[in-house]
This record gives sequence, structure tokens and C-alpha cells, in this order.
Amino acid sequence: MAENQGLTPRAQDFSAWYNEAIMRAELADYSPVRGCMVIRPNGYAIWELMQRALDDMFKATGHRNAYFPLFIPQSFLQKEAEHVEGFAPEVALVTHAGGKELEEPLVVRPTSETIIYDSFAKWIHSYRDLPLLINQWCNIVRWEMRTRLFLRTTEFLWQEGHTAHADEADAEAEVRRMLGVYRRFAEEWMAMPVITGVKTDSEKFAGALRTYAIEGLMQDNKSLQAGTSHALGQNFAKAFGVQFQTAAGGLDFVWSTSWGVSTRLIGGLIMTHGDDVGIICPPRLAPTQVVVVPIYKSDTEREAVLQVSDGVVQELRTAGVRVELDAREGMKPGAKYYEWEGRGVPLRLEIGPKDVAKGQVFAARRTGGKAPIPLEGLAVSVQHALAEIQRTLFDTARERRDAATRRDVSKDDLIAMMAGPGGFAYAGFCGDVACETAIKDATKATVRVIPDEEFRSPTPPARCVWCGRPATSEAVWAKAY
RNA sequence: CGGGGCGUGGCGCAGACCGGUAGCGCGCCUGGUUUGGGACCAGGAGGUCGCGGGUUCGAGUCCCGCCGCCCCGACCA
Repeated sequence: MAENQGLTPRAQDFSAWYNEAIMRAELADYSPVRGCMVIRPNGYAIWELMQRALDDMFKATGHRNAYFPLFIPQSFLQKEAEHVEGFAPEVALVTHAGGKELEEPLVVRPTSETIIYDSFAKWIHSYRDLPLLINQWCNIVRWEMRTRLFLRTTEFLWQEGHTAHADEADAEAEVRRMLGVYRRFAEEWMAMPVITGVKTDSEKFAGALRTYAIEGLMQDNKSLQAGTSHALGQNFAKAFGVQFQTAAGGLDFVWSTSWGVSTRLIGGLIMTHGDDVGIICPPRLAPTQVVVVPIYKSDTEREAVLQVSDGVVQELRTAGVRVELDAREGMKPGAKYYEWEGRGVPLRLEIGPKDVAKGQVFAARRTGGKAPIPLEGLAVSVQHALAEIQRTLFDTARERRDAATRRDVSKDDLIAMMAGPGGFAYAGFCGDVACETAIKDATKATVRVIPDEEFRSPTPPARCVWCGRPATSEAVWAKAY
């Protein structure tokens, strides 16, 4: 049958594949408003699972959720110089409402630092009020020039943590802690290996002292900034007068942090695991972890097969597995397979007359391989299989990332790499923005991070890959989303 | 904003160079037969051909203008 039902192969056109994979899985749709997207139930279900996992981690680290307004007085944004400058070009402004012009235009939040610090200034009086650990789940608007489903849309959903601390060390610990949470989420839930590190000044958040990030390498060997954690110093505290009385009786400004991940993670999930058939959901984030497809000819077969299938579904559901029974009539099993594979369901159980007779189901993994599983102890076997699939996805992704990583590259290597296969290039960096710019102009690659110790090369590079002067650090270069 | 591509039933496309009854595949609806990797037969529904002008007896097709979308680049999570 129709060969035209397949997706554009990744190797042929990764962008086309990405869009088609999203459409096939019914994760999202284009909207009537340019740059915006509709997140369909299949896509939103992934987001809900991400939210739940992350929210639990935020709560476990002492954070509480709150909600701040979508509209921010324009003047607020202007109180922090770098912040305005950074966000001004992509801000949407409400100038009219209620049928008349507003006295002061309202910014549609591109991020909530300013309006949150306005509140923090009211809430924080004493060192006893610190640390203040707040998170909010909300939507954000940034008027981007060029958009891409999930990866960069005009409006997107995210989570932004905002915390205030009595001293720099405590704030720094928070910034690192939340970067660690993001890393753990990426690795353990998304099965997406990431490197962590600090951003260069040119890549850091507008208004931050330092920005830390997790970066994953996608299948086209471009890097995706998947989460950021910012040390804001006392910049916003000073701009908004967030002061507190110290234990010693003095007055000081708080040290603050902010950190966020967004629906962009869904794009990362797609580009990390998808294959030419469609997306692949890691089991822990799969809205449907298991689909049961009954197979039969006669009515008697149908009855027996459906009875076993129902029992399987019940058993798995009771065991906490997210399972669906696809008992649609008039559709060939093969057609169902393709449909669920396109949606990324990690495990499929086929149940036919032969399986019923043998007391087994036939399990097909989205990561490859088919094998019978006995009905006896099925729930445990299925959970085992899901855990293995989760691990396989992570291992495969890490091997792919490592295979696309080169260390101690020379200037010529860097140029050749970025003109060719792409990937992560580790090399010495003098720290001069001039070299950063020159490299970007010549290769399109940017410094993704100055990697944390764990990711650094055993022998630190001695010289800058570009200018040859002594290196102040090792950096990771890649083309990025 | 620059470069490239594209707008024709829900989706994918043909028709355009050379103006003359709007077509194909998939999907959808009804009935029947099917069902271990994308079923088949029969019947059926569904289109302001992106929008606005113009040329013409007649425009999906030719001319002018506009709009939108996708991809690549500059800005960004």
C-alpha cells in the first residue's frame, strides 16, 4: 500500500521530518495567529506528565507555586537596564483596553522577574523571610522573528522559578540545585542526555550575573538549550528595592535566582528519540505506555481474544500502567500498529487466538524487537520492558551524542566539523567575545556552555581554538536551535 | 527584513506553459465481506481553485496588486 504514508526521512530533511512527525502524532497544529501553535491533546498529555514530574521535584526542594499577572506595567520592565534592552525587541504591548487608550501600556509578560520582585519587595522584610522559594506555571509571549513548533513559538508554556536568598552562597546553591533538577529530569524522565555548564556573557539571560544551562544534542547534531538557571545577583533586588534586615541588624538586598523550562522540552523529546516512523515517547513520559491490539477472525475468536484483552488491560491499569485497548472494528491490525507507532507508544501488546491458546501476549517494542510474554506475571514483565525501553532510549541517545562529540579540536577541525556533520566540539577558549563572534561568523557555531567539571576533558586545552592565546577555559561549541 | 518554495474537497497532489463541464490518491459516510504489519467491493457526501482587481464570449489557467504558510539566514528559551 501507499508508500506516501511515510514521513520524510530524517537524513533527507530533518526540519520536514520534524514537522511531519508532530502532525502524524497529532501533538500540535498551526494556529490562525502567526507564530502561535495549538497544542493538541496528545501533545498536551506529554506536557502534563512533564509538569507533574517537575512540579514534584520543585515541591521536594521546598518550592511553592503561585501565580502572577500576565500583564506587567511597562515601567516595571524598564527598571533593570540590561533586562529592558534584552527583552524590548520581543515584547508585545497592550495600549488599548476597555475601548480606550491605557494611561500606561501593559507588557504581555516575556518573563516575570519584574512583576515578581515588585511583590517580593512587599513580602520580604527580615532574614527570617528568606529564602523565599516560588514557582509559577504559566504562558509567556515573546515576539520572535522566526518560529518553529514547540522549539520557538510566539506564545509558549513554561515554568519559572523565582527565589530570594540572604546571601550569594545560598543563591548560588539554589541555582546549581535547580540546574541539577533539570538535568535529572532530562536524563531520567526524557531519556535525554545533557551537558551542564555556564553560559558566556553573550549568551546569558538579560539581567543575570551568570546563566547555567543544560544542553542536549539533537539527531541533526544541533544543540538544544533545554533549561536555564540564572544567578541574578542583587540586580533585580536593587531595581525593585527588595531589602531585608539581617540577623546583625543591618539592611541588605536579597540575592535572587530564576530558572525555567518550557514546552520546548517536547521538541527536544521528539528530536532526541524520533525515528523515520515517527516520534518515540520515553515510557515515563508516554501518555499511553502500552497499547493492546486484539486480533481475530471469527466471532468466537473475537470473544475469546477480547476477553483476554480486557483482562490484560485491567491488570495493567491496576498496576499503574497507562494502557489503551484498541478494539476498533473494521481496521486491520497493521493499520493500528502504524498509527500507534506514529504516536510514539513505547510498547504494543498483540493478542490473537494463538496467543490466547498459549497463555501469552506478543510484545513489540517501539525501540525494536518482538517477543512473547506469558500472561502469568504480565504486569511485572510489562513494567520491566518499559524500564528497559526507557534505558535503551537513554543509552542510544548518549551513544549518539558521544559519537558526535570531538575533544581538543583545532581551528581547522572546528570549521570542518561545523561545515560538515556538526556535533559538540570541545576546545580551548580565551574568553574574548571577539573570538566568539569570529567563530560564529565563520562557522555558525556558538559556545553552548563552559562545561562543568564532570564534562570537561581530562587535560584542559592550553590555547584558544581561534586566536591561539592561552585558554582561560574549555568551551563546547555547536550549532544551536 | 533578505533568499527559496508553496496556496486547488479534511490530507497529499495533478490540471496552468497551450483559457472551454474541476480531477486523482488517501481519508470520511452507508451496506456487505474482511482482520497475525497500512483490506476489498458497491453506493455516497464533500471544493468561494488564498484574496482583490483586470483582459476575455468564457479565467484554476493570462496580466496587475495584496495576503498567508513552510524552509534557509539575521534575533531568541
